[in-house]
Amino acid sequence: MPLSDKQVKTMEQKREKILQQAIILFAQQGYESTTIAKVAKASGVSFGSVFTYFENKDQLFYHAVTEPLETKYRTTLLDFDPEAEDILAEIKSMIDKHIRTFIEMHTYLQLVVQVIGQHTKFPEPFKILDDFSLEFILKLQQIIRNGQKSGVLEESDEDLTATAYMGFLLGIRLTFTDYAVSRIWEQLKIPAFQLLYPKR
Amino acid sequence: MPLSDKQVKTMEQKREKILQQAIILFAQQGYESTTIAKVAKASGVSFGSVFTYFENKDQLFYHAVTEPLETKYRTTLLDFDPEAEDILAEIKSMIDKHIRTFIEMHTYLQLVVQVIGQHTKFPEPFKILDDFSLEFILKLQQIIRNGQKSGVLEESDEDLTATAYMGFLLGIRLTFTDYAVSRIWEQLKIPAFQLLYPKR
Amino acid sequence: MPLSDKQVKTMEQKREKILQQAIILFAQQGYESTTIAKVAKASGVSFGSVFTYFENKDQLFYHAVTEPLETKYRTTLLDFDPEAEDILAEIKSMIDKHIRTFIEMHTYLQLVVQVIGQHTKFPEPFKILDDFSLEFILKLQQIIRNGQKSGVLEESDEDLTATAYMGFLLGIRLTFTDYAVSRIWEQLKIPAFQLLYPKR
Amino acid sequence: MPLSDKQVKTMEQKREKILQQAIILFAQQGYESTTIAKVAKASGVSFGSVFTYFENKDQLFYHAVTEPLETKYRTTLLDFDPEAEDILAEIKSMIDKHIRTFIEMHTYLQLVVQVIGQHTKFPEPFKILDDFSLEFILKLQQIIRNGQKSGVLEESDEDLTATAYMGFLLGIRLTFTDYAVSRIWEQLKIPAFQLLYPKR
DNA sequence: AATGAATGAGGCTTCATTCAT
DNA sequence: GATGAATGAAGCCTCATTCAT
Repeated sequence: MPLSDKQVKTMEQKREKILQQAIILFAQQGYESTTIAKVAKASGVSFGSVFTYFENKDQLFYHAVTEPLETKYRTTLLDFDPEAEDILAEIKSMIDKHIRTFIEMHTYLQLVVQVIGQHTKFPEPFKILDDFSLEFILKLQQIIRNGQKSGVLEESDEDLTATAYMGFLLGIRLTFTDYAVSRIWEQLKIPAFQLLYPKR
Repeated sequence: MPLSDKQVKTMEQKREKILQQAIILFAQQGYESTTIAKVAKASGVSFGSVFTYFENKDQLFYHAVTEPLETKYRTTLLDFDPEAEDILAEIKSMIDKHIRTFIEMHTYLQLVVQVIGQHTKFPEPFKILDDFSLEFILKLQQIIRNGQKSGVLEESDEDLTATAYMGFLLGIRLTFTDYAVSRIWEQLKIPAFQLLYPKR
Repeated sequence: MPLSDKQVKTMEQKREKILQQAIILFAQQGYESTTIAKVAKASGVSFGSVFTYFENKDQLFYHAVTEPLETKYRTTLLDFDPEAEDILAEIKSMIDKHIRTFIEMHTYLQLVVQVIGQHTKFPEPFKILDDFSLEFILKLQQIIRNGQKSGVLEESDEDLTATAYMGFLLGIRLTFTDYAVSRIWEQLKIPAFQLLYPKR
Repeated sequence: MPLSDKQVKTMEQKREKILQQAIILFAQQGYESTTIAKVAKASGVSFGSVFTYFENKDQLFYHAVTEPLETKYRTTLLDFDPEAEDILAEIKSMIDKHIRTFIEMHTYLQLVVQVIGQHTKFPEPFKILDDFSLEFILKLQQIIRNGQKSGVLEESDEDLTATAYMGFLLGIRLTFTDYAVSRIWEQLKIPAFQLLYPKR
């Protein structure tokens, strides 16, 4: 007797709730300090139920790191067209989206930074992040190259520039507090654009 | 019976060795995964000796975070003169020093990022870092302002620019691998300079 | 609504399947290492179904230990006639049957040995086994006594001899591997017979 | 500063105490039902101390199975000389020793039987036992062969006879209770001897 | 000061049992 | 009757800290 649709839905919601709380806790308290008991309490499920949805703590962490990227951020961050007609408008729209997204990603980025910083401890999730960053940089290089070709951007080493741009996004989000960033996020577009060497 | 000079020196070296290894381990494996036993083994001292030199694990972490800043990085990072005669040369020299230092700080920065990301878990060391970053930014703002006054830099919000510059330094070091960075660090001066809006 | 014959039969088969797999798992992995989930999987029934047929794990174990004895081995092992006319032929036939049965009982005997060895942990199944062994020994004593009376066996303490014989059957099955035993089981009749002090 | 002799001695005694209690508990309650907490309590040490002396539960079990064999039983059980002058006396003395030892081994044998019965669960300790049993049987074969040569024993397949003899020792100890065995152990020499086909 | 054994609290994980569907 | 999600008790193990030597 298979589970009813209603049951399946409830379970999906439960899994989602657990994952959301796990992301927050892992981000704020780190891998070890986040106990399964805390996750269970925060999600309003019993201790044992966490293991119904995730094989073990390692897997929970893995999904906490990879699922937001796959289901949300990957699409948004790669949502720009290096071949756009109006390349300047595309670049500005891209920057706007990137800044906005990185600001929204705050909690998630703390997770990302842990994985990157201690990548020997977290090889599997690190691989996912590393692969994505490569993909991201490659697409950035394309739009930069096209910006240069069409005379919108000055000449520069596109690899260096793309990496600098990505580093800036990451660094800025780690430097600013939530409060500070909310006041000035609109302005952050300016140095981000500047990093791409806009023609004047 | 007072300790002889030789004894004092040996003890100081022992303490230093423990601290060095603790920094590496805390940076690479995180606070919880770094056990006292691991630190002792890596430093070549006995388990109990760690407690002779550091009250407890918390204190060891605190010193691992604060001492390198106080004894090494603070001086180097603040070693520029906003009132220099040749302000352009001073800025370029500053950037050179900053890039070089941030690259060397790799391991230490992983520690810093942990503290910042999980600052509720580490309030005391966080305060030290936070205070320094404020001081750093304020001094950056001064040199930027003077650069603008003397016509070397274009006009920009100096608070925003200083923070962007610092975020860039941090982000770049988290983005690049050791290998990648060693090949191109010279070039990183270019986008760093660009972030300050140099006049052309 | 009473169950149809077909339904009853299906259920009986299901119960039997569960019990068979439980016997194997309990025998090979022990009581604690045998989980209900493993039994369910091995029997091809759902997890919950195990509890439909057996009240709890304890009961499942109890039935795994007692049912094979009651339904199979008791009859076979006691199937000899101390009052037989040709007592020598009866003894030889008995030994043949015993050896053959003990060899076939391999898996089940591992269960038996667990219960005997840890009888404080398993008092109820132990009682069943203990009662049977008493009954077995008593009947062995009878045939031994009659063998002695009719001059087929030499004089010996029949209690001691019966117990030695039973111990031999058990010990031999624990000592030999399946492979070894299959090659030589025919020969095992010789020392078994010897233990009864045959007249030459 | 190394540990003093006194400390070392205390530690050795502690280890021994833990091992003794572990043997008893493993034998009577089985591997899984024997918890580290029970062992600690029975040995009068703290929970954590068990791990000071044994890496983990598996290792504790391994040593519980192998050490008594190596330090006590191996020597005693192999202490007979197949080349003895008076081979009959040697055989009788051997049987006496074996019966006596197997009776004393009661608790330990329950451990042995667990390992043999569930050898897939305990491959390492099983190997040790298996190797010993091979060695034991080989030496038994020698003395049997010499007994036959010198006309003390009737002809028989020495491999079969040796194995039957060993199986008997094991089985008898599993069949009899402590009480029963204490009353009759002297008599058990008789069927054991009989198993070797003594000449009359 | 140096050493490392002793302690037990706390975390992950397993699993029998319950129960809603 | 059949199914499998939910629950939490219990076990193994780690590790910071203490303390005797």
